[in-house]
Amino acid sequence: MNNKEKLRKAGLRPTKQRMIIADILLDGINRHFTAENLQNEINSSGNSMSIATIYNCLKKFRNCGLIKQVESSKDTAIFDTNINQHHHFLDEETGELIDIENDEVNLHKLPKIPQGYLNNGVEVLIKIKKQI
Amino acid sequence: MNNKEKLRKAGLRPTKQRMIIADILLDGINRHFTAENLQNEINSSGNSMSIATIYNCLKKFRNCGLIKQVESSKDTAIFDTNINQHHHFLDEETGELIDIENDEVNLHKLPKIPQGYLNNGVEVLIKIKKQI
DNA sequence: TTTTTACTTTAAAATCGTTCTAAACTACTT
DNA sequence: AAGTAGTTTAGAACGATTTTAAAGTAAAAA
Ligand SMILES: [Mn+2]
Ligand SMILES: [Mn+2]
Ligand SMILES: [Zn+2]
Ligand SMILES: [Zn+2]
Repeated sequence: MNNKEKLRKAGLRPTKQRMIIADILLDGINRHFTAENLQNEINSSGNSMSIATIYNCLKKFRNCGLIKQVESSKDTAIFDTNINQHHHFLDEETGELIDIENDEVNLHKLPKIPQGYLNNGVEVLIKIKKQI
Repeated sequence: MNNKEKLRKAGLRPTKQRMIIADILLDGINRHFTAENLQNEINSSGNSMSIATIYNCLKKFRNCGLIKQVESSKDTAIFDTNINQHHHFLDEETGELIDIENDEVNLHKLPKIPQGYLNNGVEVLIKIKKQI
């Protein structure tokens, strides 16, 4: 399926701007990035785009499940092209995130989901620190 | 140990403002809160404090290990008085966090920590969604 | 194809959480 | 008591993100 079809299937009009972003993000390579990182990549690709449009698109892409947003206490939002359920190593010093594939973690015992709620995904974060 | 001693032990001068905050936060009740939540509690207790001081104190308390900061993709920082290693349920709709004690989760298989790094804490986040 | 409609992009302004500045204040040391 | 190092504060500044509102574009209707 090409990117135009992916956008259509997600219910998004394949505008010029969304196609530029899709060409960068939906290439099958997993990456973690900020809005500013993406703007730099757009610029490097010979295109340009308003930062408002980049935020609009990232929100649409996220809400459609084309990308995810990482839970992070940094003040800049971090997005993730790996949309499979997976986990992360986090170096809190640098903010660097490294993917952990789902099958590398085995949760043996899980607590009961609170009454009236459904499990909507489990994420394991392993904080790591550079050895001294 | 009283709050004055706790602050001293943490290497912090027990100023009037830090004591007010310690009286609210270090009462043994686990809670998740923002800087603004805390300011409201300070006001409710008949005191008042500059928001700059609240941020200063929260940062000091966090760096001393008296409180933790939760990893969250919300744009407002969330702090946690439960400083034990523990886990959370997160309702992504509302942002509500519910503690999961450490012994309610059993991680059977964990990936190898990257070369040159040390494990600095594991956090499990279970996203939950209201049943429809 | 033309027209109409709803949706999208944009630059610029606004917003909002957080940090900085610099002056006044306070806790601790001598 | 005097000195000094650390703390508080109001207000300004900052930086990420959102809003505004006008111009542009894609899809639908005619
Ligand atoms: Mn965040
Ligand atoms: Mn912010
Ligand atoms: Zn990832
Ligand atoms: Zn907690």
